[in-house]
Amino acid sequence: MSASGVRARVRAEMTEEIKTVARRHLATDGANLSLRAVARDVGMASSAVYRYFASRDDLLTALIIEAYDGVGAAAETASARPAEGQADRLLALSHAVRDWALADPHQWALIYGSPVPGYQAPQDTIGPATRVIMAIAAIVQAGYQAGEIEPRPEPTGRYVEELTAVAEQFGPNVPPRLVGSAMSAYFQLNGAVSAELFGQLKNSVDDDRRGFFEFQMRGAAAFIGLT
Amino acid sequence: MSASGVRARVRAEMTEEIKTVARRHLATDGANLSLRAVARDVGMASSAVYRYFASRDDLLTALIIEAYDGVGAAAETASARPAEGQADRLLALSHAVRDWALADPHQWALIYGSPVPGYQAPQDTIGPATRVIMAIAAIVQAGYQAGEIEPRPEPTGRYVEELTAVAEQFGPNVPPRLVGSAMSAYFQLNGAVSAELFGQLKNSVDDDRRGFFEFQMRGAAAFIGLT
DNA sequence: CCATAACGAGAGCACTGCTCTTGTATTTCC
DNA sequence: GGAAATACAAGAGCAGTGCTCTCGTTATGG
Repeated sequence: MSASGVRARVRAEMTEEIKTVARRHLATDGANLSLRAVARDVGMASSAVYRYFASRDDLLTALIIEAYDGVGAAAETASARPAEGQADRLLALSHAVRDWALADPHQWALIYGSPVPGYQAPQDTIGPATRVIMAIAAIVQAGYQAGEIEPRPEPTGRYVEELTAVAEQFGPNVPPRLVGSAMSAYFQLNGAVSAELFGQLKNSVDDDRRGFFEFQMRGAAAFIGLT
Repeated sequence: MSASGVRARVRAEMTEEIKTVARRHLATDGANLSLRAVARDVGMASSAVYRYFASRDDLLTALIIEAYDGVGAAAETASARPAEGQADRLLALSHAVRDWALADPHQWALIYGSPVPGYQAPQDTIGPATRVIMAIAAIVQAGYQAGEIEPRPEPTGRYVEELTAVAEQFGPNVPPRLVGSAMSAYFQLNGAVSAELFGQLKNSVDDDRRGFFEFQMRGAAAFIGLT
């Protein structure tokens, strides 16, 4: 048992070291992660890496999961901090996500870049992937229960029925437009961050990008009805 | 001259065929475009392709330019159609962009996927890349001149000065918040389309995605102040 | 203590982007 | 028209990739 524990511990350490080196490579060389180069840096034969990750894609998936957990944790931490109201909480969460992305753009690109059609996200990723939107949902729900959301006419359409089905998972009588506008806020957040990282603000907003980002996210909060 | 014209014409045809085959490969095999595989399909040695494109990246850049021109043209065409008002024009443009992306997700991924930090867009791409946002700007400006935009308090902050500088390129006394909210609408458009293509709507909105998309873009229009 | 399983290293396969050389058309100049 | 210059296509070759297989070595568990 304790003997077998040695091997298990060594294996865990090796797995972690491979991921660490891979993350470093990703941050410097970009998205084209080379398993052989990682193996060289770790100091082992490339074939030995396959004892830890079945394929290069598996390694990338592991990094993707960690990245999702990274933004998710940043969002949750910011959301947990005391704030004046739910609108401010949403802004704090948004800034935390943006800051996380700016600190490590390659990790952001790993999870929100290249929407490859047909890509089947492994089962392990879908949990961590939902942390940010769930944090947003919690804020909106808190705002709704606190009466901080100004009433609006409910939209109509088939999609509203689908949103209603989602809304029921959060409680009875939750307005579907809140689900829709919360999702919209999440997509807006992703879009604004990606746009900034992609360089779309160049020659337009070069100085106060943080301020412009907040301007955009205030729009998202207003769409939800958060005052 | 006519003799040299033959060679030039053949060259143009070859260039076009390579791009066509490459686009097909991109649509089927995904982003990992193999120059050698393209060469095989065209029926020439891989080294011969380098007479037409200096590198694989150059080929990709050419495809990127064409993709930008593709969405740009779709957006402009939709924007040119008669509409009830500028809000409807913006919705039509948005749907056109979404339809274009749904028809060829890989081309969308090519231009709006993978925000690779430090990637320097070649000079040739920045023109076509701005067609969509310029079409949006034209709609907002038309709405402003037609008095279809309800007045709002101007925001404050350093970024507003930067937006003012941009606004002056469109005419005197154009409110900076219109520039900001127009850009925001563009980023929201990109975010909503990317989210749908990325599969983020799965298990939430599976049926009426078009309706939900319109819901989101109506929010963007409202943020601009388009009634 | 010994069979079993886990592991690391190396060779090898098929593939990639790209360069260089060689031979062949084609254009341009005299 | 013929000769020099140019454009082009093909092939070999280099360095790199992901991945597989084999072969010793080392640790584990009965």
